[in-house]
Amino acid sequence: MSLILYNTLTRAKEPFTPADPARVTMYVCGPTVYNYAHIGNARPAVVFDVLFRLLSARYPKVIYARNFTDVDDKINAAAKAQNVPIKTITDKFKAIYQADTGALGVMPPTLEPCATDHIPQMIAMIETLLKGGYAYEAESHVLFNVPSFPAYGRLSGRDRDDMIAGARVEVAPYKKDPADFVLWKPSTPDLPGWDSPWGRGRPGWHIECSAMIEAHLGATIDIHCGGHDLTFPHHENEIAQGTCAHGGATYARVWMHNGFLTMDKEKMSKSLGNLFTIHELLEKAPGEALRWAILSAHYRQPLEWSDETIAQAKTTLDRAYRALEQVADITAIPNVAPTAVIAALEDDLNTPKAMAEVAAIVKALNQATATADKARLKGQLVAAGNLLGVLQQQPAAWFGAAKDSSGVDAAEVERLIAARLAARKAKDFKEADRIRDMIAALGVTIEDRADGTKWRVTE
RNA sequence: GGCCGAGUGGCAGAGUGGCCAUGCAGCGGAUUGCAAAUCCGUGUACGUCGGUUCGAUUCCGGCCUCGGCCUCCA
Repeated sequence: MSLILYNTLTRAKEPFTPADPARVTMYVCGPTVYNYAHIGNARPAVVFDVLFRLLSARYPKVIYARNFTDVDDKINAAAKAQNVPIKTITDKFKAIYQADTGALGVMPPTLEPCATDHIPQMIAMIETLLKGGYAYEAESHVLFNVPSFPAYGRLSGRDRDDMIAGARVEVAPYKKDPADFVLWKPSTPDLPGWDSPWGRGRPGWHIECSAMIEAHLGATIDIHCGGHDLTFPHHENEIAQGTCAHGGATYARVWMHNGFLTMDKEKMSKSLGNLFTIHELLEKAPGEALRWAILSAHYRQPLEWSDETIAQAKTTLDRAYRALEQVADITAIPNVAPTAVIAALEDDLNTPKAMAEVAAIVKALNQATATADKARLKGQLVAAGNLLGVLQQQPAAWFGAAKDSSGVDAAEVERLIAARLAARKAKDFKEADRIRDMIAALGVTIEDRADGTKWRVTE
């Protein structure tokens, strides 16, 4: 089977063939680290983590880089407000981002380069662009001259007339062309800056990604990913810089863009304020449930986010873990994920379809009576879960975590369960039911099973 | 204004020219002392108006509505 990916550049699904199957390269635009990331920011991290897993299963070596933008006006503002160096801010939120995405089951990328570690590479790339006549210096700025790159606009599907007609930004007087963008800009003494041939300054946002890609992945990469809102201008500018700096070499062969999380149909965003941070959601729900919720829609579609979305994901995972709990003592036959799950993911990361297949395995597992069937299905379920980054915990750990975070007094519950058991043995069902009502009042649901009474926190 | 995307049952959300998504919720049944869990069954659907077709939710066109980008933005 071949892997099919939707390429924004061609607006079509295409079979994916790496330039070098022995070294597959992918890059995802990571966060600007000045604040807590919201759950919408988590979508590319989670979605392209699935892509990373899928590629890693197919190719011997996948190099996945996801950057940190650690120099930026917003970071400067935050540092100034707290009167600390920017590194204090960026170190803190880098760690938080890594911890938060880790809690969502996101595997660490192969590389997580930081912009500030690549200033010399950025300067070198800018010099190359200047030499080639693609950029110019003006009033201590260096700007990329967009008319020097005729293919500009191809990724986002807009021509120059569109861009000029739609321009909502006042054009700086030193720009030769309204569409020109900053590669390097001057810093004032109170702001972070680096010495350069054009004076003390700092890089523009777009050059960061291009320089880090060049440094770690090469002139041409296989897959470049990011949120839909980065298509223009960020990715368009990256293509312009990268292509011109490399003698016309293709910058990225495939471009993938994820859609947004929405609330009441509107984009979740900082400017609208309609957001939940990953950090606060993790206090209310397991990271795995948040991940399941994020993957429950196709990555290019919008996903309507609410407490209900999370609750449904949690309940669905409960069901899967309950099925696994029933076969906890059975050794899974080591197994590859079922063909149907792989086929769904290989069709442009159709995670909802893959999850429907997972649901089918859960049902089959619940129906199964023969041990051999259970072992086989358990292996399928865990292997499928591994591709999606879910169902890798021990069921006891999954349910145990829910108990731990609920604040329920486990000893008290156990005591009541024992009392109820005694009443049931005495056939005093009225008393048994009374005790169960007491247990229910604690927010606990109990299940009488062949192997004893189990309890869990009521949904 | 330009460019782009979307409208599916109570909710989330796949998909397809003719038959089933799936999960959550609901309803009925089995099971259970009663529950819970599980299994079985079940209802509710494809914005609107036309066109193509033996047949369209699925293809084509108009209309309506919503959203995204055009500025930092996942």
